[in-house]
Amino acid sequence: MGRDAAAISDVIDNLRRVFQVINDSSRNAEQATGLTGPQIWVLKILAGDAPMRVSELARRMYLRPATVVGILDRLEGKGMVTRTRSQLDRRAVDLNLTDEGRALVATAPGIAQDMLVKGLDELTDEQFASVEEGMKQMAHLLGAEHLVPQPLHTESRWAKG
Amino acid sequence: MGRDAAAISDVIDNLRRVFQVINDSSRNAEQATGLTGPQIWVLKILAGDAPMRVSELARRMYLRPATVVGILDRLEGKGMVTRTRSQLDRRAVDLNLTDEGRALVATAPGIAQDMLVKGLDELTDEQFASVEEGMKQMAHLLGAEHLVPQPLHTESRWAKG
DNA sequence: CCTTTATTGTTTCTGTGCCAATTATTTGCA
DNA sequence: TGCAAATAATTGGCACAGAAACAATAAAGG
Repeated sequence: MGRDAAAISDVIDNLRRVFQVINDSSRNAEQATGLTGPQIWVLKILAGDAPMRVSELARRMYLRPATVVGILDRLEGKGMVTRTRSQLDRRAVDLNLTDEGRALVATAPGIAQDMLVKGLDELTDEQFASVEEGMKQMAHLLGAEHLVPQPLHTESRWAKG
Repeated sequence: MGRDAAAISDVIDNLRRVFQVINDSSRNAEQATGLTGPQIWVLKILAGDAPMRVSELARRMYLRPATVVGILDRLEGKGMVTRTRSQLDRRAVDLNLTDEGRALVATAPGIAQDMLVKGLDELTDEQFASVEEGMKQMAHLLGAEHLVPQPLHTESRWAKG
C-alpha cells in the first residue's frame, strides 16, 4: 500500500473524535437536565411543532415508532409530555408539551449538531473548503454519495477491522 | 451568518452518510453471519490475538468490561468462544476462539472500517490531503482535537438540534 | 353495506451500552 | 507478616434501538 499508515490512522482517529464529542455533548445535556439525549430531542421537536402524532415524531427522528413509544413513556412519566387520543382519528395520539416540558426545553443546552453548524459557519473559506471536500471524499470512498442522509443520531455499531 | 447554509448542510449530510454506511455495513455482516457487529468484532480481535483477557478485549474495543461480558455471554452460548480461568492469575479469564468461531471469522465480510482504510489508501495524494485536513478541521471545530480518540463504535446518542 | 386492506400505536423480545456495586484474588506497604 | 488498596470479572438496573406481532380504527372497493 502506498499511503502512510499513520496518516490513515490520524484520519480515522479524527472521525472517532467527532463521534466522541457528540456523545459527550449528549451526556452533558443529560447531566444538566436529568433527561437523556433522545428525550431532549423529543422535547425540542414538540416545542417547535406541537401537537404532533407519534408516527410523525418517529419519522422526524428517523426512529421506529416502537422506539419512540418507550421514550414517550418515560417523558410522560416525568410529566414532560401528554398523550391525548385524537378526536378526528381515534387511532392517533396527539402529543403535547406540559408547562414543565416547555420550561425545560427552554433551558436545555444546545446539542452537538448545533455546535457543528456554528463551528462550520465560523471557519475561514479555505478551512471550510477543505472540510467540505474532505467529507465529500469520505462519503465517496464509502460509496455513500447516493444515500439519502440519515440522522446524526442512530445507535452506531461500528465494527472495527 | 456568513456561510452558505446549503454548503453547511451538505457537509453534515455527508457526515450522516458516513455514519449510515458504517451502520449498514454492520447490519449486512449481521445478515450474512447471524452474529451482530460487536460480536463479529470480538471474533476478529480474538482471531488476531488469542488468548486474551476480558479487560484487554474491552480496552481494545473502547468499551466497558461490563459491556463485553454480555457480548461474550452470547458468543459463548453460540459456541464461538471459550472462557478459561487463568492459572497464573485466578481473577482473570482467558478468552479463546472455538473452531467454529475461527471458521466463521474467516468468512465474515469486511466491515466499514476496513472499507475506510482501503478507500483512504487508494485516494490520490491530493484527495487524501483534503480528507485529512477536512477531518482535522471537523474535530477541531468541535473542540475535540485534544481527546484521546474513542471507539468508532459506541452507541451514539446524537441529539439533533 | 360489508369485506378487505392499510394505518396507528403498542407490546414483546433481543442486543447493545452505561454505571454502580459485588466477589475473588493479587499486590503492596507498613 | 498482615491488612488495606488495587485489580479482574461479573451482576443488576436503566435507556435506547430494531424486528415482529398485535388490536383498534379508518379507508377503499365491490
